[in-house]
Amino acid sequence: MTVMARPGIPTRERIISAANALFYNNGIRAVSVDAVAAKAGVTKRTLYYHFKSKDDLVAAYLAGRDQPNLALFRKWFSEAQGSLPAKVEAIFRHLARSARHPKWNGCGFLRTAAELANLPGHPAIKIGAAHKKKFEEWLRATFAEEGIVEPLRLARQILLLLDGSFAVVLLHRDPSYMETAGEAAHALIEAALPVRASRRVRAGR
Amino acid sequence: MTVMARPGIPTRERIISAANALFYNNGIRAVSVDAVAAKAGVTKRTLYYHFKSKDDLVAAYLAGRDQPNLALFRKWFSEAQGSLPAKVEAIFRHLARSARHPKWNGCGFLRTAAELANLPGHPAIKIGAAHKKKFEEWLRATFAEEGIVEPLRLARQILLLLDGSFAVVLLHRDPSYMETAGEAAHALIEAALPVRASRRVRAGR
DNA sequence: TTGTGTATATTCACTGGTTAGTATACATGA
DNA sequence: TCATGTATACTAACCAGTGAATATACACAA
Repeated sequence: MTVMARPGIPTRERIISAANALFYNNGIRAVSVDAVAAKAGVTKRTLYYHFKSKDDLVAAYLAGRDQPNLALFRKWFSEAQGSLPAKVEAIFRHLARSARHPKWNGCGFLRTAAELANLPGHPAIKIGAAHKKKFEEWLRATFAEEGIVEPLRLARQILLLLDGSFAVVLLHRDPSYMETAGEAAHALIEAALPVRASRRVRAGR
Repeated sequence: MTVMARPGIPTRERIISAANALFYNNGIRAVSVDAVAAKAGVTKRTLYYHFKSKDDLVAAYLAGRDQPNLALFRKWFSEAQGSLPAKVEAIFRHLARSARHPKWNGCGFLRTAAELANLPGHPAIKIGAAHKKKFEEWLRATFAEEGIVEPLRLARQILLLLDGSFAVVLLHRDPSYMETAGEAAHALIEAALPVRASRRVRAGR
């Protein structure tokens, strides 16, 4: 595709990186195309050569977050010790940790959907929906492998807790809600496991 | 206070009503002060007589949604038949019903928090946080009356499912997620009830 | 009853700044 | 020469907030 791409980092990548920093921190409509171009070190006209509109740029910003985000969840899950409920709960604990970083500002996909709620067909919203569906499907497949009877239903319940914790923590700025969500997820998964084996964590208090 | 207030509906009320319609449908930054004034049938200068800034108007918009919203949740709960889990689940079913109306656009409090996430101290966000805390406290008191051991933790888990369903349904435009969240809430509450009495709904598939 | 002062409420017209997007031209390598 | 990429300079609209004047209703004095 790109015939040229001589200088160190391609212009398009630099623009997306700048868009990511600005849109995630400040929101979509609060950030001008001029600001993104300035941060990327290009003129606005160059930006419009690579992206046909601001909406297009917003979609590219979210598309760039899709795979890294999913990979992080999978990593947190696979590196955790213990039972299936404990491994899912570990995702929530890692999320609480990152939410304590001062630059944390919620879930970019959900915030964009909230800000553009009056434009249901917006390409950025479609990308966000696809992202969440991928996460849901990964959970469902994981649960199905463990012999859980209604894996899709359970996957959706975990997703609801996850996105709920994004929303609540964004509002209250209290990441402990994510740990509470993780405990709820633990309880729901344990109750759905086929054979109630030995380990019984069920974090009380 | 108001010495005058001659004409039918006070100007301030009309402005808040116009702001409610526009901000809820389109978001905060997508709606200009001029648009709110025009919809209210006053000039922008009159609007700025009643509200010192747009931020002030946004706060008033959310403050106007606080009590009606809470009253609706309490009504759905108290009018529902059956056990405690069933009555909470009824809230989620009613929510799914309203989410199927074409004008539904998520939770105004959460959407505002998402859009203004770069301004953590914003008055509108404080009002949203207080609103959610009131709901949480109402749930906690309700659970405490039923003898549930950790009523605050359970209340927060239900709140996480509720706000999660707002976020997920806004993204996917599929209100059935709210019913799934209601089933999860049902399961969590039933598991926390002190004496496992007779009625055992536990909506399986 | 009538006049007048005063706080409340509203309007018109404006400002300074920002915004998404573009017309045009220039550069550079194959 | 020709496609790709970048820059300067511009437009037309929009936006939050304001200055100055005016209208209305009521309290109180004459």
